[in-house]
Amino acid sequence: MAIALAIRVPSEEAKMSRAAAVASGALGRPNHVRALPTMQPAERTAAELDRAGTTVVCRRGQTLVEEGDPAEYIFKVVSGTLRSVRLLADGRRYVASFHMPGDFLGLADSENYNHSIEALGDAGLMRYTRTSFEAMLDRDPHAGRRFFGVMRKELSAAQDRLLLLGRKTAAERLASFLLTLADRKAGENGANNREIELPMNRSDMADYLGLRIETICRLLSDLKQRRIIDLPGIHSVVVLRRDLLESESEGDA
Amino acid sequence: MAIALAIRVPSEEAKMSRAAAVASGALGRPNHVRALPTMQPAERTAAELDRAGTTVVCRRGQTLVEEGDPAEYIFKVVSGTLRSVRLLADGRRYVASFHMPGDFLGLADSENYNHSIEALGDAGLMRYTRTSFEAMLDRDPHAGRRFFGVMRKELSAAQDRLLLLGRKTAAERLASFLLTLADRKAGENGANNREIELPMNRSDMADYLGLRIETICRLLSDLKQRRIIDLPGIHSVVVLRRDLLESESEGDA
DNA sequence: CGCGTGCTTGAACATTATCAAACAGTGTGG
DNA sequence: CCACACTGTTTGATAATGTTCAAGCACGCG
Repeated sequence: MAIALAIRVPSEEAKMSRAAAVASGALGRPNHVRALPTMQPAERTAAELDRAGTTVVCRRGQTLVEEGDPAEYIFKVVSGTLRSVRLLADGRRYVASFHMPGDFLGLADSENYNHSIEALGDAGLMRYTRTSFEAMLDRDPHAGRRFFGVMRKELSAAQDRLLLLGRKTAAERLASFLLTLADRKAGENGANNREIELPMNRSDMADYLGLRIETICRLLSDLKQRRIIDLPGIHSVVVLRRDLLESESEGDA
Repeated sequence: MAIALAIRVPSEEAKMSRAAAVASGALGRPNHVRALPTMQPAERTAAELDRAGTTVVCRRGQTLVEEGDPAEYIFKVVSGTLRSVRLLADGRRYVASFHMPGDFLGLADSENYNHSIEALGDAGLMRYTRTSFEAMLDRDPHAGRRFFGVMRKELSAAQDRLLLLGRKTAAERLASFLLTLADRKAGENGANNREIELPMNRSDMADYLGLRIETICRLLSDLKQRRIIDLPGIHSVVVLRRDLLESESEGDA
């Protein structure tokens, strides 16, 4: 049984953060809401959401919501990357997920937030009250379908990760992680998915993959030495041999 | 890197199963559909589902759906327990979840099923085509809300399990598992949550908790020796000291 | 320049897996 | 009814993966 040696406490920076984020809440309405009639259903849903929400900024290291707080808001990431974290009583930390632009936050929470959400770098978000969000869900029949699909994807991703954490080795976990990041990037901008930006630090990666920092470092060094990846900088990975990385990741049956 | 020594192949029994399950599909409509007007929304949703579905039986060891098959149906467990499993290429197995009466199966799948679903003991289910299910979702505004809630709970449970697999020790995993089973049982029948029935075998527990069979056995023996639980039979656990089991499980922060 | 934080590498250690063997319960056939 | 085989469980001995502890490195910043 592991003994607690170091209970992680939020840094001063992080403590200031929530108040600041809330204070910066009503920066003004987005200015790209156009007339509705010509829009597709999905666009209309998006536009309606925009009108119902306010923009918030969450700066690097700040905490957007705290685990256990009443789940009053639902957020959508506009820019930047955030992480959802949860702590065990003795300080062990676990990173549930990294959130990138387009992701919704808080959909899975009912009464209270299950995770703290913190910004890796400065992040911009849209914020909706749960009530207005649910009102929109009731009003717009397409919205229900859409968010049902969003939940489905999240659930599916969670299941992939359960398999990863439950049955994959450290090397397989890291390889899967790098490939997922590469693919996400490829989805965004055309073809160039060889160079991956890592917005998180080694500690976040470790807590996301259920490993220790040192293991992450060793595995990265090992992949580099075997010329499967290159590490031009601390927050950057270049995939040199995707085929080898894939065989390293030991995919599904 | 683990080397594949034994690729699990479906037993003959399991192979026969799917055809049998499908064949037993249209056993007839349920006979408890009553008049709609006096019902509450939730009841109406349930009644509408009943009319839209057929009953299926899945016998012990049989496979209800196979990973990769087109996700044509959504099921609801009426009786019995089933397991969702996924395999890695080299035969490592991972049990995603145990499904008990009231649970919905296939909600998270879009094109194809992500898991095989197998019956632990004889199971009865309701089966709905995805199209009729989605039609109902569109027709009934309450249904959307309801299944949104179902998905939310599933996602929340998956996240709890990610924490368990990512950051908990073997002993903590088993303790959490036993407590969850005890609580589920307590929810069903009043107060008696001391005696837990284990519908699954040791291998299922191991693959569910990301451990090996031998580890499960050792931990159970250890808990028994420390008088925290008793093991009256192979599929039965009696919780003698819930308090100690809880401290063993190392809850959330 | 020196300090601090986060990263990297090394060595010893611990937990859990693997290999192996014995055991228990159940069903089958003699 | 008992012997036997079969499957699933339990326990033991050994090994390996990943952790822990420890020290050095590198980059950024005052």
